[in-house]
Amino acid sequence: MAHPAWPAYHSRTERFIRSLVSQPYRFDHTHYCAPLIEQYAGLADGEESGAVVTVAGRVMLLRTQGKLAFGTMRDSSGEIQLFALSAVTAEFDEFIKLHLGDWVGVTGEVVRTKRGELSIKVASWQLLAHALQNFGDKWAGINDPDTRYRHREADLWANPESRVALRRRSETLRSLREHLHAAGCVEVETPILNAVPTGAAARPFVTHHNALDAEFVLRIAPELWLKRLVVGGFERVFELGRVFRNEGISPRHNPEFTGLELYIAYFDYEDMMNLTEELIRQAALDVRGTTELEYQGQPLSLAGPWARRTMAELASEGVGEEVSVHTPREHLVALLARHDVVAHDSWGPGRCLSELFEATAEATLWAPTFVTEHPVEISPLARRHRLDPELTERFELFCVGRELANGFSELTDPVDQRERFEDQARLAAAGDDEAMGIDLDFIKALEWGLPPTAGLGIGVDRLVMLLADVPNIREIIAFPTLKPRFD
RNA sequence: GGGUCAGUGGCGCAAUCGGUAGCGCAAUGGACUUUUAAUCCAGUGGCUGUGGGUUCGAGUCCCACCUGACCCA
Repeated sequence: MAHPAWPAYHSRTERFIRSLVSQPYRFDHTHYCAPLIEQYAGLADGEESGAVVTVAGRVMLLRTQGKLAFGTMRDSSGEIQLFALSAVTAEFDEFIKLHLGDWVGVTGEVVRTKRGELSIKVASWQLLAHALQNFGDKWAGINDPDTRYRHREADLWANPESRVALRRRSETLRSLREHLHAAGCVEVETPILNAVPTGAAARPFVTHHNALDAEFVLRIAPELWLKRLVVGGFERVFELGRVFRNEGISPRHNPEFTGLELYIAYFDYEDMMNLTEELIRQAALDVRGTTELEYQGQPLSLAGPWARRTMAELASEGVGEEVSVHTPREHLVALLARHDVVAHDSWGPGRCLSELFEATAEATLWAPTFVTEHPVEISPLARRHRLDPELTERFELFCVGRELANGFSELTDPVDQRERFEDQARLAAAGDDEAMGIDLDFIKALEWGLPPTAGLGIGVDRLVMLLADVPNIREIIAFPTLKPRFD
């Protein structure tokens, strides 16, 4: 089969073949770059330490100078200079022919050059892999977003910000996990292949199982499974995993993204708001070492305690008059029209109130704010508010104008749950393709008894965006979803 | 889905009003015993995203398509 990239590196083929012949199967290194630089910080200019070490990594820069050569080698920890001399370095003539991007293993003495750069004076070295493709301009890197996202492996070497962003993602996940384990939560895994799309309002990806000859959807949320585990006696469970929603792609949406869902028996939504605050604040401390962040040039404090405002309050401020779920629907529709939102016939006052909030208030919530007391109509899995049955004990966390988390006191009443599902089915029949599917097994689970429980979902990618200070979700996803290309 | 913008050697970028496609890096050959994006010299590398059109002449203007970015739904 024709290989379209072949002509680009045709001239390097001979060297490539030689590199494959000489390539070892394993390699023992004794040190990483960055710790060496710390360890020998006291070594004076021009001084030799007498210590011989072996390191491995990629050659990022190479400066040859007659019978000397200086290279910059990078591994996962950082960079160190390689110092080669024809009198000292084995196969010196081959060493200076290394390409930028080649992997090498190097053994030599730790020295500091006359100009003050800690270096490894290369005695022996071994080519570990030859790079046929280069890693972009050695100063400018790779800027083309298409190339960066399709070939993150090259982007990671070319652009330091990309490495930082993905590390911060890893640190965020670790922080969340450790915090939850420490809180006595059990990490579980529930099915990704689901018969019904439920637990959230979203269109699913559809797939097919051949042997069962059955249609499945990829989960849009693990919520119902997790609550069934609480029914089963796991009082504190969480799942940190991929969720799939068949929606548009934007700087804040990727079709597959990582969700954290957490359920704690005997908690109500107030308890869960407290825990949410703790989890996110601790993540900021673990990833950035502070709660005083900057996001896209604007200060952002996660210190707390965070504001808690009802949706009706915020919508009222947004429209400039008192509104609530008890305001006549026609009036809410008229207010929506003023903000260029056309109300769908199926929207009741609850949905209208929510839309008013979204149109007027949502984008203004920069500092972390819990928006609470959502209408029942838009919260089919949340327990009714103890003071007003038209509302639920629900909260959504907004920060930098975006939704970051969502949680509530869980609906435990199987009869009410069935009716809520039936309302969703009516919406679906009316053409709402985001309405939730009915899960009869979940109803049955509730009939076995769900104790008072609060649940939480965090959009982990959104959280990582905050902590990594990136404007685009693709920056903190190693391989974001792109249109397939086969050329 | 709609609008705006972009696509030029492997990578980063130029190209005035439509008039011979250039530069830097990488890669190739050479010089150089303390460099830091080393420097210097030489040669190589292009159907300007794809396909049509306008024109004596198109990277540049027009149409369609592909891919991406941003804004909107």
